[in-house]
Amino acid sequence: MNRYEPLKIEQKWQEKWEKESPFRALDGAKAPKKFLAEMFPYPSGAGLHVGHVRNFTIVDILARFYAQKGFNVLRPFGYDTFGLPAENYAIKTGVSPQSATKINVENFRKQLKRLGYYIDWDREINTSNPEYYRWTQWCFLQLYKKGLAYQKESYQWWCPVDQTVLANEQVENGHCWRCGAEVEKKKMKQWFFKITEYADELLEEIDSLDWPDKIKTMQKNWIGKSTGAEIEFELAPDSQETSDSSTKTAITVFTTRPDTIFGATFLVLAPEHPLVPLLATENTRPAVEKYCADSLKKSEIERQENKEKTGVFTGSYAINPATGEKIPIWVADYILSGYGTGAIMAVPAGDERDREFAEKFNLEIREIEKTPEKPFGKEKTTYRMRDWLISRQRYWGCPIPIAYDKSRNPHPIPEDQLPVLIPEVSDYKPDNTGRSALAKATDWLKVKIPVVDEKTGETHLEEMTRETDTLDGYACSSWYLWRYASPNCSEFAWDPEKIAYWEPLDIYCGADHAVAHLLYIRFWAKFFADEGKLPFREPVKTLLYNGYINAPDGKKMSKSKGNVIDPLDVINSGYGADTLRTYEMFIGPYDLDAAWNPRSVGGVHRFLSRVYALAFDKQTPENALKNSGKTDKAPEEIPQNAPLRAKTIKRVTEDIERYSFNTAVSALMEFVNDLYKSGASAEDIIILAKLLKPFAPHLASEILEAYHSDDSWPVCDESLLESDLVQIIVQVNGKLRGKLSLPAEFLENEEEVKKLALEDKNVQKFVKTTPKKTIFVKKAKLLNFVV
RNA sequence: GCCCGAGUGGCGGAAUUGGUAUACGCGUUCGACUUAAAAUCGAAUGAGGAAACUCAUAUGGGUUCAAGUCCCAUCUCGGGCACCA
Repeated sequence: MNRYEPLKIEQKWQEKWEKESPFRALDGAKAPKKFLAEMFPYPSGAGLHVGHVRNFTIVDILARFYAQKGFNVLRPFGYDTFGLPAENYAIKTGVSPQSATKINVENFRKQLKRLGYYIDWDREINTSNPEYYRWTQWCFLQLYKKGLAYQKESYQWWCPVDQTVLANEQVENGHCWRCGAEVEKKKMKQWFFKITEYADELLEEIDSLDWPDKIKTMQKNWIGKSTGAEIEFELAPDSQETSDSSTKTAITVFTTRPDTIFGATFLVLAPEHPLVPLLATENTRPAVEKYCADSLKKSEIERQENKEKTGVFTGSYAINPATGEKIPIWVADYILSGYGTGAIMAVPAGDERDREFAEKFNLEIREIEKTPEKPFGKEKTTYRMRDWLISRQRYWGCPIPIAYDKSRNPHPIPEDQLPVLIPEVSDYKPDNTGRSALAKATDWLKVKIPVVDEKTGETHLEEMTRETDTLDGYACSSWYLWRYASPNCSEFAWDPEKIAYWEPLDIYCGADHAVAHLLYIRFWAKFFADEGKLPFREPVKTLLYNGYINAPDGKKMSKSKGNVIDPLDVINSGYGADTLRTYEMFIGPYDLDAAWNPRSVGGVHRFLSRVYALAFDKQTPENALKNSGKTDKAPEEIPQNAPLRAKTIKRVTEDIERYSFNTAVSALMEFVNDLYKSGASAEDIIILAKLLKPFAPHLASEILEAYHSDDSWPVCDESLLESDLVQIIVQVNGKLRGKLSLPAEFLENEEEVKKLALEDKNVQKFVKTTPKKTIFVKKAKLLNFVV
């Protein structure tokens, strides 16, 4: 008895692939190219999880499929290594992020190899490698040169105890998630990328993308374009008790319905609006100031959770330009400072929120009786999308290549001084001024930057202080797909010739980052296309967004619940990588979430064991080859299998092409079941192994080697699909009443089929009189009598 | 609240263009092999019915010779957005 021993087979092939590197992509080869990638992972200390395996296996199947079809395939791999977990680990243990990352990457690589992935290991990318982040810094400088990287004061969450900035999600009920201290909002100068510059193009090109509708809709909502008008409301002359002539005398509001202006009975400003302090009068000032201070303290989440309207009257009035009437100006936190102008004209008769506010505070609600013939104000388009805040007060990130002179003016680090290396420190905690641990590297902070003297035109070196913020990790991942084309290029971020050959990416697969990452790479592609550095404006042709794998009970897997399934455990338990890969494809449609089912894993393993038995146990490869005429001229002994093979080739090929991996596996299972009944020739086994190879590459390689076959993707002989006999379905009133097995030429002869159908005894039971109507569908091989 | 997506056996799911509903797998049952068990192999498996047949794709209508598929309404679940003026 010759049993399937996956671990043995897999070790053999993995060693061979390690030695021979057969998955290298050939730059500029003549064969048509396919460039495929998954969203590169953050290599956590926990190693691969089954969700990674699903994602990577989808890409692997496509890579192998296209390689077997003769394409020049590029399937690289990379690691998104900057990030908080490594930094927090360093703060806790003192182990540097550099060395923790190195260990984690090595572990990931080892695990990936245990899965037998088709990866061009010469193109491995690591974002925390200075040779990589050098070019991330270069990208920043290109954006900076064009004014698309800029500094702006903005409010940030600040924990006074931990002395650090917090993200919105790290603030719980107004308290720091770590120490519980009440957080403050602190105005800080931060770096931004001006993604809003491309808002229109990012929106318009969404429709042309071969991406899931879900993602396209999310991006559209995120960009949130709306068109309307900005209208100026003059302040009523006597409205300000603090009469200051230099004060601005108009408030600009944004509205999508300028036609409703006759119903505007008051104005509302966001608490952060700069005019609020000026509008407050002697009497109202204490209340206004308290309201604004309270609002600032509330988190965005709290402000949105509490839908009960709150607000306060400023004491000032404005003039409605349509009616000439004096209307009161209020402050309320249901107006968002970051959207539009941070001020609205309230039309309680037309807007639900304004009505609610007016009812609560007893303000006038006036029906919109007429609409102005000429629209007020000037046309204006606004977006929900804000500029991308990229400053992070973190150690473990790509340093922003900027230095400040004595007056705190920013200067770019000259490109020939890149990379700005991350300095080594011994303590990774942020310092007490809200700066990252980079600030502790006192020697590193000082840098001499060439400055051109405006008067003399001469260049001199000026001592400056480096920026201590690092870049958002999303910046590092915004261009890595282009680095894959020339991962070791030392002259450019990417080699233009190689970019022209490989890019854009044909298929990108992932399960996350619907708006952030997938919007940022589009933004950078457009920017660098404008710079003449990329020959395309959309970086990803087809996007596959795969579902999650949940625990057997349907809940999310998590360490704390203790329900995590470790893919290496599945492999090592004896199932092997081929079973794991094939199971995760068989689990269901790739784009839906699925629950892990241990019994089903066993079912897939049984299937692969049957494949193995077919090739090695029921007969030896030598005998099979002899019998099917591979080694002598004897005719193939199982003629009915030729159409079966053709059918299977067609199904598996088409299923992979439409990403229906679960049904492709089903088709292979059916083929194997049929071969168990009919017996299998060498030809049958070779075709089976070729079709199986993308899913179970080790086992398939083992079979193909023993059967002296290459792995070229088989072509379906369509003529074999047309059998001599066809089955014709006979319905009466749409219900199945009989089946006729007839020579194929009968499909051309409707009358004859009708005659034969009416001779069927069962059909006769339901057709007592002459049918009113007869419908014959040749394509469906179906006859329907209407009685 | 708004916008998407989905609802098919005991379970995961299939049905690609309106044309044989329930492929494939799991589970269950029976049989073979075995002293026995496991493994393996074979058979059965939507419900009702002895059968003929009838009824079944969330619910109720509709269009059609024919509907899981198209249309209308309702319910349930999942996802996204959520005071965006």
